[in-house]
Amino acid sequence: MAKKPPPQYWLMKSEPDVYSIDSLAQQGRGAWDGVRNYQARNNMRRMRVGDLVLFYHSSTAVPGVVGVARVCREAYPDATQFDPKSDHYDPKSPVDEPRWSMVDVELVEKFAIVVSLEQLKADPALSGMLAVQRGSRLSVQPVEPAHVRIVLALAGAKTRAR
DNA sequence: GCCAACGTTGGC
DNA sequence: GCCAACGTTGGC
Repeated sequence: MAKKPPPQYWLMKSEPDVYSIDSLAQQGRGAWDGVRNYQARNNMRRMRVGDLVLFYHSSTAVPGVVGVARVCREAYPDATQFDPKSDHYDPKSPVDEPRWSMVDVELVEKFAIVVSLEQLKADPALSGMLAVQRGSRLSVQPVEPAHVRIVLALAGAKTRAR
């Protein structure tokens, strides 16, 4: 029998005005649509069911990690790319080979506190984390298990990482 | 609202 | 393939 690969860890950014962790908490499960950056898309295509995601709020008063989600459906075509009424409509995307993908995630835990970007930047052990690096804009990025553990500890989270 | 740090587009 | 112009992200 094939050995199950260890879970991977990711960080996904969302503007809370558009889609917040509370939206996900209400729905329980949600489709992560609207990603229109190839690197971010490629990262989503590498996601596997069970991978954990740090949910990050961007473009808000206190940007930071607000909780944990889990991938519950692997990459499939993002329907909004074919919808002329959508903000994310992409008329150049071929219908027979959709350019943009999305995954589904489910809520694992909403933190009692926000682990702010400021906090992340202040921790020397997190200096290698993509999200804290200057000018980092990538909205879907991999996170090392060691960094995930630190973020979870800062949050006082119930969730554990490998 | 500003602007740095990108990523994308399109002329050549 | 180069690169200028333009668009977007996201902290501040």
